[in-house]
Amino acid sequence: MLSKKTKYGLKALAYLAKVKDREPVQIAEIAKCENISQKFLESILLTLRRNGLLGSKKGKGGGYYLIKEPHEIHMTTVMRVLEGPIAMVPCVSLNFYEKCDDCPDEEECSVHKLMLQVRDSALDVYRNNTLADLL
Amino acid sequence: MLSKKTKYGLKALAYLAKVKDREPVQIAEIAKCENISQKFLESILLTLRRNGLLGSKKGKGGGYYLIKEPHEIHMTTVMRVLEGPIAMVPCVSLNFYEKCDDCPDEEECSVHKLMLQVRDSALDVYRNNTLADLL
DNA sequence: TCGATAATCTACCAAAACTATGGGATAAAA
DNA sequence: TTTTATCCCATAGTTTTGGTAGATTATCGA
Repeated sequence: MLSKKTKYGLKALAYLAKVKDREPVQIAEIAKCENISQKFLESILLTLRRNGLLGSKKGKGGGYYLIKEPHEIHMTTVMRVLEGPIAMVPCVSLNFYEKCDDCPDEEECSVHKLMLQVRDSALDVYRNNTLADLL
Repeated sequence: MLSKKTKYGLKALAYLAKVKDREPVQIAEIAKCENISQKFLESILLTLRRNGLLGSKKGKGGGYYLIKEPHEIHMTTVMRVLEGPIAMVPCVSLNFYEKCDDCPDEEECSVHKLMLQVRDSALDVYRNNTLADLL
C-alpha cells in the first residue's frame, strides 16, 4: 500500500507544478486545496526540501516552490524519497540492497525471481513518468 | 514492502510444488528447510488452505499439499490471498475498489494516473507467472 | 527597529499493522 | 488409546503510520 505520506507528497508536488512562475506557495494553501492535514503536510514538504526537490522561503510571502521544471522531476526520485525503496524486498533493491537472512542462495529463491520482475516493471513506469506527465 | 507472511507463503508453496506425487508435507519440515518460524508458518498455510490453494491431512503421515498443479496457480491469486490488493491505492484496485475520501475528482488525480500504470504493470507480471515459473 | 508572518525543528503520542508465540481442541492413523 | 499433526483462538511485543503541540528562526513591510 502507498503511504499517505507519498500520496500527499505527490499531490503537493503536482499542485506546485501548476503554479506560475514558481512563486512560493504556503503550506496552508496546499493543505486546504488538497484536503491534507496541515501539520502532516508540513513534515512531508520538509523532507522534499531536504532531498532537493523543493525550495522554501521563510517569512511573509514565503512558502514552498519547485526547484526544477516538472518534466525534469522523475517519479523514481520522488518515490524513493517519499516511499523508500521501489523493490518489494531488499534483496532485489538497486539502491537499498540487503541480503535476506533466511535465504541460503539468492539465485535459487522463488521470491527473488518474482520480485525482480515486479521491480523492473515498476521501475519502468517510474522512469517513464515525470511530474509533468501527471498533470 | 512485501510482508513476511507473503514471502514465507510463497516459499512454502514453491517447496510444496517440488514434492513428488503431491504427498502431504508437515509444517515442521517446511519450516526447517526454509528457515521459517513454525508457528507463524502454521497460520500462513492455514489461510492458504482456507483460500483453496492447499489441501491438508491430519494425523500421522499428514501435512499440506498442493491441490492444483503448479502451472495452474497464478501469482495474481497467491498475491491477493497473502498480500491483499495488488493496487497500491484502493481507488485503482480491481477487486478491492474504494473511493478516496480526499479526492474530489478521480480522473483529475495525479496519484490515480500514476498508480493505474503501476497496477497494470504489476498485474502483467503476476498474470504471466505461475508457481511453476518460480522453480 | 518592531511586529507579523511562515517555515523549521524537536518531541511526543495513539492506533493500527505486523510478526510472531502459546495452549488447547480436534481428527486420523497405528 | 496413544501418537501424530492440523486447527483455532487469544495475546504479546515490536514497528510503522498518521498526526499533534509548541518553541524557534528567518524574512518582510511599516
